[in-house]
Amino acid sequence: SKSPGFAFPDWAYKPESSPGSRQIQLWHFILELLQKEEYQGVIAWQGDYGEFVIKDPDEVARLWGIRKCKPHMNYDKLSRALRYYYNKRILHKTKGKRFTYKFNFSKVVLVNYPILDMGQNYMSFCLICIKKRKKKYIN
DNA sequence: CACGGAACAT
DNA sequence: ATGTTCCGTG
Repeated sequence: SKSPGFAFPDWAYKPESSPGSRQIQLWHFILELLQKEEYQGVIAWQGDYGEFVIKDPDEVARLWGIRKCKPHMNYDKLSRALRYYYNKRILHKTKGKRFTYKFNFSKVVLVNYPILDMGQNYMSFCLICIKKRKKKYIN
């Protein structure tokens, strides 16, 4: 397979070996749910590009808790972790919209590739790339 | 709800 | 470092 020759956000390149990345990252888990149609009643892309709504906060927290073996996880705690992403420029809050956040895909793209148009394909392209990298580390 | 400080865990 | 837990503030 050929390399896309495309710069993804820094946070999309956290190698398995890097400390603090041995466990699954929350942003990765969020993308994982977003990717699966069976969770569209729980969390889904909605509104602007990169924007998603947590339709069932309790359920997302429950699933995250299962993944991390934290049975007492809840939305209060999960959302605190999401808020730490603001300064890291991974996410930001869509103000005024309840349970709505937005991935900072676009900004990174525009900074690194001013010419590149922001097609709808970028999101799926990014997800595919993350997937590929994941496989690479597993093998 | 949403925010962010602080202490703590891994 | 990346969260988890707890909590005061608006």
